[in-house]
Amino acid sequence: MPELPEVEAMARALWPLVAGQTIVRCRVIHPIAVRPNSGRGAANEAARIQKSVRGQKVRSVERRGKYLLLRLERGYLVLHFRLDGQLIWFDGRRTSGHIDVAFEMRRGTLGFVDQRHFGRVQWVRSPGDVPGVRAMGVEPLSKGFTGTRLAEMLRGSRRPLKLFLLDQSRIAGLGNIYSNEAMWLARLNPRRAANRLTEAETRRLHKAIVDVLGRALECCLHPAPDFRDPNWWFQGLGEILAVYGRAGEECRACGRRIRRIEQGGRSTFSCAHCQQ
DNA sequence: CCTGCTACCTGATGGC
DNA sequence: TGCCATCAGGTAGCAG
Repeated sequence: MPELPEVEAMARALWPLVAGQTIVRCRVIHPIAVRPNSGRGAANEAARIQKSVRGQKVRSVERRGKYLLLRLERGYLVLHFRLDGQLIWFDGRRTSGHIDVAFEMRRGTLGFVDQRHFGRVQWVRSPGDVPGVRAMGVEPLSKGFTGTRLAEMLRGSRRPLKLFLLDQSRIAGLGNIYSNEAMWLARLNPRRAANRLTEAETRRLHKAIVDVLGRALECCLHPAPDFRDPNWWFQGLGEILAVYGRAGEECRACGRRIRRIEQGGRSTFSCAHCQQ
């Protein structure tokens, strides 16, 4: 489930493959992958994308939150991987396996793959035409993400800290994994109300978010994503995780059991002793 | 403005 | 062993 570090690494690894390449043809193989998230009547969406993208050069590859953006000469291809979405690169025009959308270029073919069909591919004039991108909050690895900024945002929310961290309109790119990890590193209880953190706790949280994402990004870049390998996925991430997915195992700080609770319908992992 | 709930999908998992 | 039910996850949109 790619979050900010994974998508950032994908964006960097993708650029050398598609830089300046012309999309000779776009094939929407599974139209569900281009269906808008809401509303129906999207029967022609596949045709629209195929037509809009054809013949355009890729000008840059960018990331916003967990979105991957391919800036074309006209408009943007906006990809979201949700849980299991992936990219695959084929050196020729032939593809194999389950491909939802294929972008054929001179040098090869880029495939968007998501068997569960949660992920989406969209073409828009401007990134802001995608509601999730328009509403995106501050990039946590940017200069704009300061302790002061975090404090302001925390003050404006009475939600449990965990749900605050998952809110993309406040901080961009944190998902279930890194929000859990950041709270453990900052030694904060996921159920604490966001606006009840002390100054010291806020500073700890700020540092934890930046540290966790920075470390994860380093991990995602070494080794770099290899889209040519259909079985490729990020390696070594499991080893840097302290709480996520470790219910019942020992806390790396105090040795007590990591527990799993549910918040907003999803799993939260924490150490009841370390995180107050 | 803020918050909380639900639909969306399907492979993996667990119970019997 | 096979079958069925449940779960997991991020986002958008809606209701309150």
